[in-house]
Amino acid sequence: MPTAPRTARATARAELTRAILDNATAQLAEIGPAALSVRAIARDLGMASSAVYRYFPSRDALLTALLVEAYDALGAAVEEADAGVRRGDLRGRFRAMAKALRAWAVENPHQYALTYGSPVPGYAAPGDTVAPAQRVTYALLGLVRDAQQAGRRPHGPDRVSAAEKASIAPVTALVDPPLSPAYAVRALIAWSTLFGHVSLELFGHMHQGVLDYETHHATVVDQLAADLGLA
Amino acid sequence: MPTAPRTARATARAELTRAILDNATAQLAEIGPAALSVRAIARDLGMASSAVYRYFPSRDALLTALLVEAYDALGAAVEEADAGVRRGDLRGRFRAMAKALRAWAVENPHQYALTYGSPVPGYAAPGDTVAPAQRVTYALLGLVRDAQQAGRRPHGPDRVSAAEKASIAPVTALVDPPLSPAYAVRALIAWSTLFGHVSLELFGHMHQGVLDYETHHATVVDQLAADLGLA
DNA sequence: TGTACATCAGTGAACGCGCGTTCACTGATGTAC
DNA sequence: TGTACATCAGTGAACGCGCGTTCACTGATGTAC
Repeated sequence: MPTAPRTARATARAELTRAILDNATAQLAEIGPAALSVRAIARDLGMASSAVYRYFPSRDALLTALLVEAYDALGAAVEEADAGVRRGDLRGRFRAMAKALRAWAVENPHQYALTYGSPVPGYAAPGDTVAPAQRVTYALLGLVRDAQQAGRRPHGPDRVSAAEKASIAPVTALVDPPLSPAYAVRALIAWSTLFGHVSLELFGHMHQGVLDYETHHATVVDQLAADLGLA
Repeated sequence: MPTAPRTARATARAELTRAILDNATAQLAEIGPAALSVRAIARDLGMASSAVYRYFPSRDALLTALLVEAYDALGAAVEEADAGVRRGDLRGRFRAMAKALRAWAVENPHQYALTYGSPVPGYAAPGDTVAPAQRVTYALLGLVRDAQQAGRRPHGPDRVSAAEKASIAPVTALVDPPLSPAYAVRALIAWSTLFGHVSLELFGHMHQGVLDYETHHATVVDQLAADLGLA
């Protein structure tokens, strides 16, 4: 966060910027990102719609700010969960991160949909969103790197094809020391499974198939941990 | 499909209904489901916007029809892939189905987003969509059931908690004979992973992390097959 | 410390646009006798 | 087979609505001297 604003103007600006973002987040939850409206936000805040343009140059810029906030909130939640567990307790860390990921998504379904659901049509996320978006991935890969460092081994794959090694090279190199191909594959599978589970749950596809999402999630997470050799 | 229409009116009606749906699908691909517009479809088709209401009573009804079509198309693609492989070749069937699922999604990204992406705000899918939506799930569970029948065993979980058994009871009972809890858990993990992979890929989260999506998908699918004891 | 000027926040009207849905209507197609 | 009536498809105008963004403006806040 930047240094505290000094002048009255700067204070007011910071406050109104926050108010606009908060109101936009609330609107997101009611009508979705595609219908997010500058005028509705201004109406809610009791100001002229044109005034919002003093804070965000366009609707898309507002959307970008919301996207960054959502990625950062999720990233922070997962990082905090990780930090709350003893470093050597690899399975505990994985469980905590996975649980935090799902909990954040369940509590903020529309922010989850904004970040991990369908892209907003006609909107292209600018580069500013890349770094916040990677926080969760980094946290998960960091754990897998620690497991590898501790001498753990994933349950399969026994062999990774040359083509696949080349294909996932960027991922293996994201942490230091780099992941073995087998560990990278298992990490990517866990990543897909975690987000797949949350998406299928939140978007209604488990309805009447699974009765207790939390219990099932815990079961899945434990199996993923076992597959990653963390147990 | 119903019997061929006899009168000129019925023929024309069937044709225009198709034309509207095709145009709506095309519009979906350009602007997304939230912005799908009755007037734009009518404009494209050279008819008055009010004429569309002779075919679909509302915009939501049109959306529902698109949803059903998408689920059916994906279901048919996966079922066909399954049918193209010898029954006893369990891994081959899994590979074929997973490949067909991803291929359909890559070829029809907006229909995929409509069905497995964020829900359309303000739209509640009616019961008509449930049966088509389950075709893919049934096909996958059928394969797992066949594996269980053939005496295969999944790689873990060794124990499934009583709470989890109760939670996933509906899924185990979807096929006959029912799945063992361990097989049901592995099947659900595979299901989450397959859709998670496709969603993360299509929605841009693998960008610059994985270079060749198809190669990586094949690797993931093979590992899932191994975890399911199909290899 | 006081004044002159520059900067900024917020206003309200306006532009031009698109939307879903309804309604009374015309003319073509289908059907019963 | 021919006629009278019912059904249906499609029209065009209208209702009432909301949107993003621009612009000239007023008045308050900040800053340089």
